[in-house]
Formats: sequence, structure tokens, C-alpha cells
Amino acid sequence: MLQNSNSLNATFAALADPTRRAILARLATGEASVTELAAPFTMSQPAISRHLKVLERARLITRGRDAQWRPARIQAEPLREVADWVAQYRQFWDSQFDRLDEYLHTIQTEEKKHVRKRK
Amino acid sequence: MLQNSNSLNATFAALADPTRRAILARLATGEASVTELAAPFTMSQPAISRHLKVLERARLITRGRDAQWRPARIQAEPLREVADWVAQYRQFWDSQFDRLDEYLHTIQTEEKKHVRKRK
DNA sequence: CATGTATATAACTGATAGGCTATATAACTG
DNA sequence: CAGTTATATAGCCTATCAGTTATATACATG
Repeated sequence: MLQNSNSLNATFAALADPTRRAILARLATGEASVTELAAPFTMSQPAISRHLKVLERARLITRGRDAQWRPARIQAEPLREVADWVAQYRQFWDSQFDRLDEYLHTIQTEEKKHVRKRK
Repeated sequence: MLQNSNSLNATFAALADPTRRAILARLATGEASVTELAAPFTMSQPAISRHLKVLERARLITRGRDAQWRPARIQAEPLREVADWVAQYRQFWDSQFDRLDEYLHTIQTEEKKHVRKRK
């Protein structure tokens, strides 16, 4: 279950920054150069380059080469891993699972109360 | 689209740590005390308390009170936000969307090439 | 080959993360 | 109320993050 631990660490850390999420959103419409990606932001070009490096290390993007441009492309795999990870918890908000959720929670709470009192 | 930016920042940052993800996995089976949550780990109790505080600030857990115990319970909402966010990118790995994905990518790439050459 | 454009890297800085130990607080229990 | 248990907080340390400016590198082109 935790074999993707390192991968998820890097992916979630990369996604924790709004600039990087905005870059991904932009790349969802197609590849783009660093300058194009930097345009919507007030921060410097090196800052964007570093954000891209973080995304690249998390494998959320790959970089190409087109003359002096280094176009970035979004990569699906880490996003799929996030989707798979969070799907584990779907029961907690999906009404389809409410009954099971409630049941599991009830028996768990009862057990804990007993355990604690015994100690 | 970015109205949940702050919330997602905290949520993704919280999820970037494997200890905190393990705590959430444990809480998916029902509420638990700090000591119970700390048991599987080699780190100190204060370290676990701090991890719980991070999860709490991200609203991924809430804390209760049961005598000297402070049971933690998982909260669905931020996880649902993550699921919603990542669902935006479902097209990139779901084969159902491959054709659209390919089409979008092709026209995007063509456009970019023209723009770059003109400059 | 000199210049312009696109991007990366280096060096610095201030803030935050995540661990520790020691200590404080809160509640139960004899 | 003294001792025990559960948890939180404080203070410290080291590492990493996210930004900056200055500079280097890579490529295109007149």
C-alpha cells in the first residue's frame, strides 16, 4: 500500500504550491515554453524555472527541446496515482457508502471506548 | 477555479508527508487517540502531536475529547476537494478521453510552432 | 562571429518544516 | 491531593523552500 510513498511525497509537495498548480492547469491545454508559462505571474523567470524543476522531479511534467525553447508537457501518471490514492477515501464523502461508513465508525468507536476504560 | 487555492495548499502540503498519510489511513478505520496513532512510528509523541496539528489545520481531521484522550477523526471535505481537483485531469490517463486529448494536443502544438517561428 | 532571445544556475536570504528533549497542562484514580 | 497517564507546548537545531539578482549557457540569425 505504501510502495508509492516516495512518489506521492514528491507529487503532493509539488501540488501544494498554487503557482505550480496554475502551471499544470495551463499545460492541460497543451505544451508551453517557460516564458509563456511565466507570463501570468509577477515573479521572476528563474522562479518559474525552479517551479518547473520541482514539477519535473515529481514527474508531473517532461521537458522537450525546440531550438532555445524548452517546452513543458504535462504527464498523467503522478496525477493518476493521486486519484488512486484519494479514491481510497471515497467512502467518506460518497453517499453511496454512507451506511457502511456509519457502521464501521460505530463499531470502531465502541471498541475504543472499551479499550480505554480497561486501561 | 482557484477559489479553493488556500485550502488546497494546506491539504496538499499536509498530504505530502508519509507519516500523516499513514495516520489518515489508520483513521479511515475509525477514530484513535494520539498514543494509538503514535504506536506504529519510531518518532516521539510531540512529533505526532505536531503532525496531528498540521492535519487539523488542513481540516483533514477534527479532535474530540474523552477524558484525557483527544481522539482524532478523519474529515471528508478536503479529500473530496482533492478528488475534485484531480478529476480535472482525468482526461490525461483515462482511455475514454484519449481521442479528445490527442486532438487538443495536436492543434495546440501546431499553434505554438507557428507562434514561435513568427517571433 | 556578434548580438538577441530563451532558459538555467549560482549565491544569498528569510520563512517554514520537522525532528528532538524538557516541561507544562489536563484529567483520572487511589 | 499525590501520583499516573495522555497530550500539548516551548525552545532548539538543521534542512529545505521559495523568492531575489547576477551571471552563465544554448541556440538563431544578420
